[in-house]
Amino acid sequence: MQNISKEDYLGIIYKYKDDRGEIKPNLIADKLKISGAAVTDMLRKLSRDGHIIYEKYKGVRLTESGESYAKNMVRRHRIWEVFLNQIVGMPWDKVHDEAHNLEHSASDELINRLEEMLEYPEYDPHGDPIPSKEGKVPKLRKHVQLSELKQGQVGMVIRVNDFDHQFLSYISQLGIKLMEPILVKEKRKFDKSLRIIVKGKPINISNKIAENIFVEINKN
Amino acid sequence: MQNISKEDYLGIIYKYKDDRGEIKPNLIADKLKISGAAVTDMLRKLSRDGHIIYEKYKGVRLTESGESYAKNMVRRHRIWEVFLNQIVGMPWDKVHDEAHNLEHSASDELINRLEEMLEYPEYDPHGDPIPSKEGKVPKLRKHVQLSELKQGQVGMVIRVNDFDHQFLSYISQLGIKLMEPILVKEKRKFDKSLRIIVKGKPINISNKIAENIFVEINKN
DNA sequence: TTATATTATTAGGTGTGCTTAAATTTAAAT
DNA sequence: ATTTAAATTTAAGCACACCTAATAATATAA
Repeated sequence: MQNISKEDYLGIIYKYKDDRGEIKPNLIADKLKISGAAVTDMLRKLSRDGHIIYEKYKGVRLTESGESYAKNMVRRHRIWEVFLNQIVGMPWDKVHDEAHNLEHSASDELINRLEEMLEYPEYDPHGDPIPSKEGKVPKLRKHVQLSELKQGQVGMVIRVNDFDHQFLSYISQLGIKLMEPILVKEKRKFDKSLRIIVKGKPINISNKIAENIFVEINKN
Repeated sequence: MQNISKEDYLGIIYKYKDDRGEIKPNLIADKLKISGAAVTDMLRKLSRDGHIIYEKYKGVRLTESGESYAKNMVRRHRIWEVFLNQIVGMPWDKVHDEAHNLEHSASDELINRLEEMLEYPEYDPHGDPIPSKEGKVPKLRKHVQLSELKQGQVGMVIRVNDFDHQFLSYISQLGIKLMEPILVKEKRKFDKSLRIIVKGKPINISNKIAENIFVEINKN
């Protein structure tokens, strides 16, 4: 394999597969911002190459080969993210796109060398786990969506979804970041929006925002 | 432009153009290890896009747009080389290939940030000059091929050609590196091979090797 | 359960970047 | 100056990764 596109497809399938390990073609098209027809095309090729199990009109799932390939892509991406954040000093809400440019390029040796330089990080700057060379994925601590917290509860941010650039930039501006404690001051029933306290300052956020921030619960 | 291949072509043209700024299609084909027909194809596209002046069966030269594009590619490549050598600790004879993987990926911002981290290096690990953001190219000190030295003369290595992997690996093994002084002990007329002293040790090298090592002359 | 909306696939087509083989132009050698 | 060799271009074709429009299958709702 030599192809950026195939690597992207496999990475997306890995990242967005459901609990049964399946993904719908449409979601792939969405994430890659391409037509459904292009996805059908590529699924046939990935299937031909033994990276996925695919029968038309049925769901798609990774084979063992596809899974280890995909996991390696995720690993590359996240190691670059840590590198950009820690070594280059790029803000954590900006590393995603740059890492995406880089993830297809470096040799495995360079990736391993960077990992060593970074002292084998287990999580990327958004709290997502980094698969090891051998394909082991660090466990995430028990966590819930911030939107699940009840009034008066405090949660510590341990992960945020990284698929929307604006979302990341927005919450970063609010002072939200990993390991930051958040107190839920008020929950409004009619639109499920929240009033939260971050670094002592009250902020209003929509339910949609809160759903994409994951916290470890600290009983108050 | 979004294309790796075009960037490669422009980089090659820039690096291998002759003193009149021209290059022959065949040399491009050689360097990129592709057929001549593919080169003709691409030359038409690069010409269409305004990056080169091209008339068939005539030489090829960069336009202003092509030149600045190409210079930027060379800049990217060499900054990655310095980074890999200085920050990652990769041996100077190994950085070329890895930098080639990376040169098409990073954003200009990242390249600039790396340059800053590296404190604005003027030369890459092979002694080649790094064009600045503005396109200024640092001058090389006056230098000659090692093969030009006379018996008894000493030269200090200030640049080596980086287009052959094995060549680099070989001279690196011999202890030859930038800023290393070399004494020419003996020159053999029949095959132009040289006996040189590097770090006090005598070594025999072919004329071909000596032609690709560039030194600044120190009268002995 | 049938109509409707959603999702997925096929058909046909495009630009890219390569290939080999044949034809053409230019350069070199007698 | 003519032949020969080398370099270059044309022709035809292929795999890739996408596209739009049309069709088919599946899921949802009346």
